[in-house]
Amino acid sequence: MPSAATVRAKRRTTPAVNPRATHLALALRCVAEQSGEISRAGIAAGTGLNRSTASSLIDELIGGGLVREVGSTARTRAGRPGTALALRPDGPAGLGIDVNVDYTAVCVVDLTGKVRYKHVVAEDQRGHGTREILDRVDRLARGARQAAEADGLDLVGSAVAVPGIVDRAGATVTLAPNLGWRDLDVSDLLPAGAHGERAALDNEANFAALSEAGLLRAGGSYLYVSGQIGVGAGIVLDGELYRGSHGWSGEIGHLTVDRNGPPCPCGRRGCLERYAGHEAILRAAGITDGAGTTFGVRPTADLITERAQAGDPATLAALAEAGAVLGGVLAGCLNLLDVGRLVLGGIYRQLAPWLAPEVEREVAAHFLGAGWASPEVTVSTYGAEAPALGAALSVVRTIVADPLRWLTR
Amino acid sequence: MPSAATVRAKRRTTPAVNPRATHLALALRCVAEQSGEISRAGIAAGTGLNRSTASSLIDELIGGGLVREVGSTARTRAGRPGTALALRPDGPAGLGIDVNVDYTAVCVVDLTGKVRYKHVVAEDQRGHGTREILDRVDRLARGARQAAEADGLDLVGSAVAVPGIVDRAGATVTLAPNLGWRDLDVSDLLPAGAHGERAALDNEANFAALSEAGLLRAGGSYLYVSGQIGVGAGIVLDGELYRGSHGWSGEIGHLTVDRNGPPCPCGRRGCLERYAGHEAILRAAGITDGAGTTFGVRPTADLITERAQAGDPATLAALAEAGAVLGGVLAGCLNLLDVGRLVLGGIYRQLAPWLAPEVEREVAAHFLGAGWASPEVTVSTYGAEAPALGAALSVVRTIVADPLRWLTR
DNA sequence: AGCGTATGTTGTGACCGGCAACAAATAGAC
DNA sequence: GTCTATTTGTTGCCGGTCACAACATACGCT
Repeated sequence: MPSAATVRAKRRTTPAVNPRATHLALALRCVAEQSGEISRAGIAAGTGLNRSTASSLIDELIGGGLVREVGSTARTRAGRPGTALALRPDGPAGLGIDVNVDYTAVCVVDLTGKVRYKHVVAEDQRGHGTREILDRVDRLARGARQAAEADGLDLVGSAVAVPGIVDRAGATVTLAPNLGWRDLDVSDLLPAGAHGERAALDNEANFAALSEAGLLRAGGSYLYVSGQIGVGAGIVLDGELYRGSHGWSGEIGHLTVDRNGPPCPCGRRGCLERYAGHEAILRAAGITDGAGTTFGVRPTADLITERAQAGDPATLAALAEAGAVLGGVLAGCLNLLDVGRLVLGGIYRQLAPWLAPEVEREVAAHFLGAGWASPEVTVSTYGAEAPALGAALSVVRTIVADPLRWLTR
Repeated sequence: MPSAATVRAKRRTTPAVNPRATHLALALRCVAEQSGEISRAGIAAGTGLNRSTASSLIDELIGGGLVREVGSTARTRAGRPGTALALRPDGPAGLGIDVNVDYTAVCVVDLTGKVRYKHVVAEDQRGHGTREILDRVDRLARGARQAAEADGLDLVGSAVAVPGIVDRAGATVTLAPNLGWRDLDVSDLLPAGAHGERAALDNEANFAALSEAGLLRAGGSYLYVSGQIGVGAGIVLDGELYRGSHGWSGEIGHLTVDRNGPPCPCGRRGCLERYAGHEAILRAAGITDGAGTTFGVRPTADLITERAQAGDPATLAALAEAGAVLGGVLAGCLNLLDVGRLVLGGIYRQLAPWLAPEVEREVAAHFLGAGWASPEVTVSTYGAEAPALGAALSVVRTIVADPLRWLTR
């Protein structure tokens, strides 16, 4: 029997809907869900396809280097034991890069969704030119690529997270105030994949949200709130990122909390950022850096944490107030979207011990479905590396979502 | 060649992914988009399928009674003119029912998306028992069914809109305060389709939103705000209704406008309904019904309109304030969802001359993408019949979305 | 050892879509 | 009026994909 690839090459054009592609994705997804514990027969049962079909699909996935056989399945009942299937930890991997305001992070994730390499460098990007920033990115990316290759991985694509608004196509940065970028077409400037694939581009909060979804679309629906200099959110619906009409969904930093509130640089008044943003918390807690102007994110976030741990009343009050306001706004978001889970990320992650109870209380108080369902407030599993991790994951997810495109180069 | 139906009967089981089903839907969608002006060759061009395949698909759709040939296409260039294809105006149709607080509406929509019958009865349901309300519904549904049958239509399904929260499965009404319904399983109580199909169930605002989307998913993304006794919204993303995790997405009536605002029956303070709801507008305009308690919707909405037309200052001020608050909240919703269009429905439709400018101003002022994109504020094309129409449309849309399920009974 | 059971493979038939060839129907050129 | 170019719709053929059944394989249990 000729290899599947050879056979397909003969096909003149692919039909508008290719069932094989869908079935391959279905089978691969099944393998990913129970990696190492599922057999060909299990795939057949899980997908509803015939055993012979499942077998053929798996053979193709194995031939393409995405799946491998690992021993045999646990034999519980009588009958021939199946050969266990698992995602290949070598093979294609994704590179994620996070160009944040005061640090840059890179991350490599393999096909199984595991982090294989990560590197975070604290560098304040403010005041530096685009060329300089991109050079740093390139340096970090090269380091990651070398490490990945030494580890036997094939980096097949990269994705970049930026603290700003990105157009839906993922080609240009519409606005990243803290990097000084505006309508910048970065599709040619960013490091490409090993085979020349262009880097994907998205907002930091979006990729961070994806880090929580993991490899599969099993994470359900949730709202990921990322506290940074601003306040951003990523919306994940049924494990899939919702990006909106223009790609800037989840921009909640400038939702109005109080029409008569303090003025915001955006030109309006009483924006959420003025209550729950990083600088707002610092100001409310009475923490200044002397000059009283701009702050870096990590050091001062640590400072807040320290003071809170020490029991400083002003800091505790500031966190409580920020949590309450944040919770009130987020409750509205959860109601509108009808999403039952909230994940606190960014600086909110380390501030969660003081922030989360307030958020939880407000959310519960304003949640519509109170009585039938209760919203769940959790803390991000990853820290500063979340955006880079999510970016790297997004690369691998595209392979798992459509393996045929990968198999046919 | 044997008929397609006969051939398919021989097939033992359908594969997990049936390309035929997708292609039939694709072809039918193409017909729907350019009903009466497209030929088989046009379908092929529009879908990317081969002419022979398109022909076979169309033959099956014609055999199934969904499509018919109508004359020939306009002959512009050289070549044989094509036979024009159109959706059948007879054939399957949908029944939509709206059990509103103070009126009941039924509506029949044929396969082309055209309204073939509608009937609105003003009846206040408050204080009436479930049995009584359902009897009314049944009576109206019977009338619609008779009219539809006399018109040569085949009512293949029905959908019911209720002013309240419905579970995601569409089987039970979780809460409809103004009907006095709570956790009511209505799936057996509502009129079924001609072939025993159970009625679909959804929130009034959701179905009203669908009325704006039309038969096809071509309406893009928008937020439909329905002003009733409460304030509800339907979220339509890429022409498809977004229902949320539990089915109660779009419940914006109790979003907090002001944490220190007036108390709301829901137990919280400063909810949107207290500013932009029907009764709030009446109160702010100084319109009372003597007893000062409950109002009906239509008559008092007309009253507001009359006073506004007469230039009553209190009414104009009330509408301006309601519009401003509504616009502020909706701007936040549009930002979160990244949706660029807003449709005003319910009582907001007739109040739009005074409300819309304020809404538009606030939305524009708070819209994030100001500068790159501007939000569009429009008025619902349908009035009180919008929910019933949307409900009926939802039935027909399921056929257009998956014709194979219809063809195989 | 034999039986029942589950797994993986192979061969067959059916369905589906692309392709090419052909008849049909028209516009335009001469 | 006739011929040509062009477009449409149909038909036969072939390749790809999948369901199904039959079979070899490998295990537990008796």
